[in-house]
Amino acid sequence: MPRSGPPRSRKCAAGKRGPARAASGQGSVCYEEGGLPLGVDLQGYQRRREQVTQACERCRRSRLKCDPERPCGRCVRSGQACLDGWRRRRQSGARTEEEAAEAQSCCTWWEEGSEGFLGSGDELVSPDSTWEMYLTEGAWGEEEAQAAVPLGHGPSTAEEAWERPAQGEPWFAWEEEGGQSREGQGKWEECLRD
DNA sequence: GCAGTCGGACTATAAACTTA
DNA sequence: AAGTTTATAGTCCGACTGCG
Ligand SMILES: [Zn+2]
Ligand SMILES: [Zn+2]
Repeated sequence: MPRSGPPRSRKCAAGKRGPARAASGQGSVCYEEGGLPLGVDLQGYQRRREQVTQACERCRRSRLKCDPERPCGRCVRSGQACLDGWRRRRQSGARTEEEAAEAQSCCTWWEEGSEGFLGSGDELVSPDSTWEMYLTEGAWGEEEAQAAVPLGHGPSTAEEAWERPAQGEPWFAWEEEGGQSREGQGKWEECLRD
């Protein structure tokens, strides 16, 4: 994907960014209010917020701090199931129209009832993707592509698709009868059960 | 109090780029 | 190839609201 346009939303209140961190400590730091002034030596700088590698579904949906234990403390306290959902990772799709067109010419089936095409790398892309969509969507690899839900095997209503309920979202999650939590790739509205 | 919601600040990480 | 910068996916703080 070409790098163009401004960063999506990394601004801190003052709209300023701190000094870039060196080597393996990439990124930069918002230095407003309790942060660091420009030019400060970052040796010994302490992160103000530690993150877990993956927050559980409940914590993620409520945007609250999770912990690495499973079940996590919050789910234990509330007596609810602690589930880790499917994560969309950064994409490495086609970078140009030509590249996408070439990729799109290589079609395959990965599951009965769900057609797709191979990307320029090993990624599989859902069949209804246009090349423009392919620039930002598509499974990372076969494993994620297997998560695609064929027509008629998804949630039965919009309410059931509790994750990413907006139409057109590239993935979703729902609960099957029996409480089993499932995630799917594609658009939930196209995978509705009868 | 406590739990749920949510805007947005903050962090982690892969891709893109640069340097040696 | 290794190091650095940048874009983006993801976490979760803190303010707010509603409930019992
Ligand atoms: Zn959690
Ligand atoms: Zn949990």
